[in-house]
Amino acid sequence: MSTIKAVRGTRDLLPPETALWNRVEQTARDVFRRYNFGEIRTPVLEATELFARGVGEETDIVSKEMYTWEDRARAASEKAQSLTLRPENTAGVVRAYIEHKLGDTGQLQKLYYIGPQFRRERPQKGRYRQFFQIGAEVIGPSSSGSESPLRDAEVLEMLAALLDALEIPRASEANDWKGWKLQLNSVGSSTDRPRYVAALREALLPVRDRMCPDNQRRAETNPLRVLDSKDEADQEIIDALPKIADYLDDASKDHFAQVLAALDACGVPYMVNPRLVRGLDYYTRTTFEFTVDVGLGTQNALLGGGRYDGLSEMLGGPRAPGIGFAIGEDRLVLTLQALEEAAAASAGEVSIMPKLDAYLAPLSPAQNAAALSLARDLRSSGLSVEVGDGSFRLKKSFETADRVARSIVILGEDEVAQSVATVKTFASNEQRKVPFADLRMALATE
RNA sequence: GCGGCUGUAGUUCAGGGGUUAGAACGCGGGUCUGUGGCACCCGAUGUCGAGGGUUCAAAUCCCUCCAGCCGCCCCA
Repeated sequence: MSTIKAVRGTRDLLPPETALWNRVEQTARDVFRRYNFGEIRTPVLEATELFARGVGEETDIVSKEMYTWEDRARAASEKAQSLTLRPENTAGVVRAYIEHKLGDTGQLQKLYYIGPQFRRERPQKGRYRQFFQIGAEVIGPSSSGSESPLRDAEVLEMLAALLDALEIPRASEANDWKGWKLQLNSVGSSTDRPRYVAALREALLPVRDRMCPDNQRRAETNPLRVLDSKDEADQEIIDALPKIADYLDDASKDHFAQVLAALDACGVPYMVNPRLVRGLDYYTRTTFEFTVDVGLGTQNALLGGGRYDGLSEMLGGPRAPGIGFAIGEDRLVLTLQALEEAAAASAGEVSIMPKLDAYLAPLSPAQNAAALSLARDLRSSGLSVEVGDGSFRLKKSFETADRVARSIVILGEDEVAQSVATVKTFASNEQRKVPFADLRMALATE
């Protein structure tokens, strides 16, 4: 009989790797707290319509990557509903914003989320069918300042702070540009963009036949994507295409200039990339992407985001400009692991796991009960403790203890009878007798 | 969705038609009766990814499927 395996593109995260995931999430929560963000948790399941309208019917994500099915009606009076496993979380957050009338509070909403997302793509390193995103959104009525370029700059500065806190270096000459890089662009308002796309389509018409097959297809289906084509031969043609910057209205231009000025003031390094385009329809004005060249191979986009000033209205809500981002948590972890590996290789050391405070070693099964009872006391006082088994030889207990703990507590017949344990601390190699009552102090201070 | 590479002990990998499938690390035991890190000795590792085919004989050759990785596409 064949065994059942995790489905394609999904994976189990096991210790000790999960400790790194927890560290990443803890660091993110701490940074978000300092910037006044609160956590939001939205359902994994949403109405298909949400993504069709928010992300865009024509995008790859919606047109061919979603897990969608007809959920059967429970009663004759109820209609079957098309449901989808969320492929991203921004649409869900904005849906919740509208549903709970958060705009009526008049307050700026600063929300963050951490959770699984689903896209049915071909799996690869850094690209999974169930993957995790850490994201945040700033949204509210215009009167709350949600449209201010200060919000854009604050979000970008917060991301730089998060990556700094995780000790991912900034790309520089010193580290061979193996760090994070911020690229940003303005794709214009909801009126600028259609004008630009129309101009782009027109400009592509006469030159289309001279480009590679991929770009010919893009020129047809998604002209913006031609801009970030890597095809060498087509670069000259692409350089000559109209620039989005020339189609921005004055308000958008001024907004972008103010974002850049604020970033300069905060010392956040960036590169303006006029060709940066995003794959989701809801983006307007400021868009950005952080890339990193370690550990990710070809999937080097660590996080992406931007403004979505018209999204709430597209979902039938009030006008509620916003800006947000999503970090690929899987990719972030992959990056940290690659950096850790590189550091360990250059230091010639393996990274050390945090050790338990004590390992209790009963010498025979007769001491098992006493050992577990003592472990209970120590654990309840906050110490981390592992308990062996009386069937283990002392030699094995020592080997195990040395691997996982800072001290070994030996419990033989005499020790249990007198309530005095034999304690040996590995670092100092010092052994002594400690009354049970003093064990907590002895183990904690060492 | 397209193209390429790879699937062998828990892990990292060798073996590339021939009878009993290997190494290292790890694991269990011993030298060493309540004292580890070192050393030496012994031991167990397994549906050779799954299914089918060719052959006297398949881990090895062929086909199909599954999975991972690399590139494309796309994106976080």
